[in-house]
Amino acid sequence: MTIKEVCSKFGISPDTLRYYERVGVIPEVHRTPGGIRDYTEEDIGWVETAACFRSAGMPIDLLAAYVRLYKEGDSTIPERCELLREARARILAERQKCDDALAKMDAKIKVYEKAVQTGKLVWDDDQGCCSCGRTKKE
Amino acid sequence: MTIKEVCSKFGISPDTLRYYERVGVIPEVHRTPGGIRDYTEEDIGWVETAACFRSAGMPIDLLAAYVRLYKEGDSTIPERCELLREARARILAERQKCDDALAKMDAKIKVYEKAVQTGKLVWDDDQGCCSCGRTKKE
DNA sequence: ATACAATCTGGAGTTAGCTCCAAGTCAAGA
DNA sequence: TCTTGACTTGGAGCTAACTCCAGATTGTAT
Repeated sequence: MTIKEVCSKFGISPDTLRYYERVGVIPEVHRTPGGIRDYTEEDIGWVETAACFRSAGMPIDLLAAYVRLYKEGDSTIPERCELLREARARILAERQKCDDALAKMDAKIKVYEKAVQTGKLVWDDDQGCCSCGRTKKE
Repeated sequence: MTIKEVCSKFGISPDTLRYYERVGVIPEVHRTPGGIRDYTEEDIGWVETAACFRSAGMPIDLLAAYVRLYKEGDSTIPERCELLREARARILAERQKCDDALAKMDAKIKVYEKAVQTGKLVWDDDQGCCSCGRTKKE
């Protein structure tokens, strides 16, 4: 598979894909005799994983660390397992932040939806006041 | 409340707080006669909201746009409402990416936990192969 | 064989979001 | 009053993650 095809498959630019390879977020990609990248199923698997984790906010160097360990062989399995667990905790924390923001957002939107009708914002005691997020109770 | 107190309350650096004010992520903060920032309850509410949304990945300029509209008064309520809805969609998408990554991650960790026992990675057909994320079925 | 598009490399440039710094001002304790 | 430490500003510097570019090479259609 050409770089262009992989790009459109995952919505990544060619430059980004080459960058990922250069910094070790994915291992070296298979090449044609002429030196053009020709992604195998396995290469694509790495790209898919990298794209998925990156879009969840996993930093480049963490992904690269995993690939480095992978290349060292089976002796690094426990280390990789630990790394994955840490990565999981990170993403879980990310999601929690999203949930917190969504809760705040939903409360705000509720008030705004009423305000769009009346022309004036009315914050009840539980939700906060003004356009800021302050809760009156604290 | 001094800038230091606000910082420790939200785990933000003073530089970041001043930066937020400068770029309009929060409105101008109340000052002492000497010119020192003295955060009111309302200022703190803005900081809280900004911190919450920022940590969920909301870009600076979107938050600043909201504050700009807020300062223009009640006539911008519908616009602000729309902006909030877009912001909500963004964060929802963020969370979806986290969920996708978590699913992939959990599958990987499962395989690795077995591997830590046996010393060898064994990927079953449903999960993918190697250390990449490729699913054998596609 | 030739044109033309796609890809290659190494390196420079860009963007967002802070983070640091110097030089000056303000405020509380001895 | 003096010292010490927190706070101020404007502006420069930094990091992560791309993104762009020039000039060379490869692959493909006529």
